Amino acid sequence: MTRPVGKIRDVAKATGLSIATVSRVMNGGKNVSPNTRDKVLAACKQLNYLPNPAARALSTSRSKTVAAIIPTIEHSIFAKYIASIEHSLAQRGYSLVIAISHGDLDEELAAAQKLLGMGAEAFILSGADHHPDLLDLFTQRGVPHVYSSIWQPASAAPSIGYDNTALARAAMDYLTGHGHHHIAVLHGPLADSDRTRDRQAGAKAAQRDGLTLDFHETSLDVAGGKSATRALLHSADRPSAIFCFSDVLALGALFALSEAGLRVPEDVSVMGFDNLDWSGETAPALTTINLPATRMGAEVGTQLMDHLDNGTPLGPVRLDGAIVERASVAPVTRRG
Amino acid sequence: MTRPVGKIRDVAKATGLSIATVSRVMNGGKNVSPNTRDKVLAACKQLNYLPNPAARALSTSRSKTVAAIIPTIEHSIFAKYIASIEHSLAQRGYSLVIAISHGDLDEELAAAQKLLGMGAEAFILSGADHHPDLLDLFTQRGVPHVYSSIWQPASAAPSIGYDNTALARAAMDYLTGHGHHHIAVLHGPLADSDRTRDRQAGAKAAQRDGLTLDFHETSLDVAGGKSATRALLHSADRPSAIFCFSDVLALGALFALSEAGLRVPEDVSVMGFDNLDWSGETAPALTTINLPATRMGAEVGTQLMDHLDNGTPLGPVRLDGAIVERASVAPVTRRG
DNA sequence: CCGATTTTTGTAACCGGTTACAATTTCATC
DNA sequence: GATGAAATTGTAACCGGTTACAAAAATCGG
Repeated sequence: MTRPVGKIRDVAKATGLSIATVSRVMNGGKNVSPNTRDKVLAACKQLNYLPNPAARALSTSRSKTVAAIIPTIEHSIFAKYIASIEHSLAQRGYSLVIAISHGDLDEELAAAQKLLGMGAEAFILSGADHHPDLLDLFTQRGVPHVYSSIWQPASAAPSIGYDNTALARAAMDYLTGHGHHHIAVLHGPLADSDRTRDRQAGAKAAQRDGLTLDFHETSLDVAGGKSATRALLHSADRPSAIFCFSDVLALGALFALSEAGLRVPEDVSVMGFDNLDWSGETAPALTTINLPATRMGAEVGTQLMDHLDNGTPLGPVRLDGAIVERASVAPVTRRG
Repeated sequence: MTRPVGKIRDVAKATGLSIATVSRVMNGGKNVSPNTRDKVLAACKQLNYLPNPAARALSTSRSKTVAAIIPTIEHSIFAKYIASIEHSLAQRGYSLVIAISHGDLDEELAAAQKLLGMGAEAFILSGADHHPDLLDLFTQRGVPHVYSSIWQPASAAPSIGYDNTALARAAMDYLTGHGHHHIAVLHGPLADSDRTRDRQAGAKAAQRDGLTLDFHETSLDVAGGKSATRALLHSADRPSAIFCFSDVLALGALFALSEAGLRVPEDVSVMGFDNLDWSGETAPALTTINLPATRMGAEVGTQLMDHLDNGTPLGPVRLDGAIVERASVAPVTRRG
């Protein structure tokens, strides 16, 4: 299929130089006379020569490929995050291979084996909760890896992310600070994600006398947020605020409320988590927690590349999230 | 960094067999006695041996990597599509490398060169509009590639996708069939996307006496849909329907309408394009056009792999889209 | 102008697999 | 048991680069 293409030998022949010299030119060209370099470069585009990456990888033992295994790429913060990693890696000639685990530890392990067998030099995982065999595999082969979207300084591998617990706690305090005494919390499957569990722990930490907290697990998509909200409106004792562990759920909540004829924030306040690109555009604009997805992608990328290129040790980094106040949360008013 | 790890020679030594035999076992193991196979497999996990992908790629001239260059991965149909390609490739041991072009032809060319230099064997592009040098590059090196998200049987490369023109036309007919005589059309930057231009052509084809069509270009995100809608509500002669070339824009339109106190579909009908996972959940549920993103990803993946593995020729495929009727479009009622 | 350095270039080994081809073993048949 | 075909295994060349080391050329100081 693939047409024969110029090899380094052809370039050497064309210039009358040795392959070693051509190789030097192709790699930064240190210790080559400018004259020679030009001649080689000319011949390269003449023959439109591109070094064979497999050959290069074989002799250098470097593939310049890093792998990310994420739960899902659809609807949510992950797309933004992946775009940022890709951008950061591309700047230094690295490429990103992704696999999707659907939040399943076994699938994640299988994906990692496949990616390793494909030459990935480093791994980006989500959260700190992984198959024990996966960690063994990495340890045995000395594969650098980081946990992301989480901050847990004591975890087995360096974590680069935000403090889900503290952020959820901050949101709860924000809500109670606005006088809310009955708050429903909507979240995705706890079993799938330690980030979700951390957020739940943070929310529970805000528990105190006179505060009613209802946790509702649902599917992590707009439909889940909508149906969970609909369900909770049927109960006699309606919460004054709904805190969603994802803006996607919050969007569903907004729709359910709208259909029920309830006004946000006058009748019910809604708070999200993620700050997706559209979160400021909803009606009303969503009060939520901004997650530094882009900075996180950049940090993960540069740490891994620095480590791979220069041996810089990997280390945990806590990135800040912050409440972004918009219009979907209001102080509670005494009804009746 | 990376710990030394078992090579094929070690496995050969451990089993007392030759490396050729070990290699055979690692590749399907045709023509190996079951006895031998077991011995080799045992030694492999003993030494936790994984074949070096670079070495394998070098000797077979196969990297089993395909590249996709997409305009964006954020908010929209692309995430779903990418997930589907990844899934389809993974099934047969292929991996997917992605690059993001931001809708820019030069960026796309640069990304392709990088990916080629990284061993990508085949390319998936979006639309049929590309840098001429890119096509030259592919032709010169005989790199298989397809255009996706588009259907254009006569294009330079096989196109695998849906007929944007016909689909937009169908939507217009649907709207006029519901009595709409004044329709605003919201779309993203025409310069960035031939899919958008095709849809516009389709919409224009529905033009006829007594039909007023206003086209509004805006940014391809919720904010764009919202601001464009807001702007068009200020004009004295308000359209009875808004047709958005993306559900993302439609979501923005819905929010703008809601803020303006207009009811959908009683006051204004809204129609989308894409059918994202949340499109049925909006309030009111969005009438839109379902795009076969998942099927398209699967088709693209299998065609490319069949071509790479068996030389099956690539060919254009038209996938069906369809209007999904929900609640955001209503027949126009004579006002006043 | 010569010897000592420094810079540029070349030679050849090596990275870790695959695979054509040859050699050996196994098995069935007579 | 001999014979030929089929199945299994081994030998060695090859994929296309990188790089240590040696050789050659250029530069420099006196």
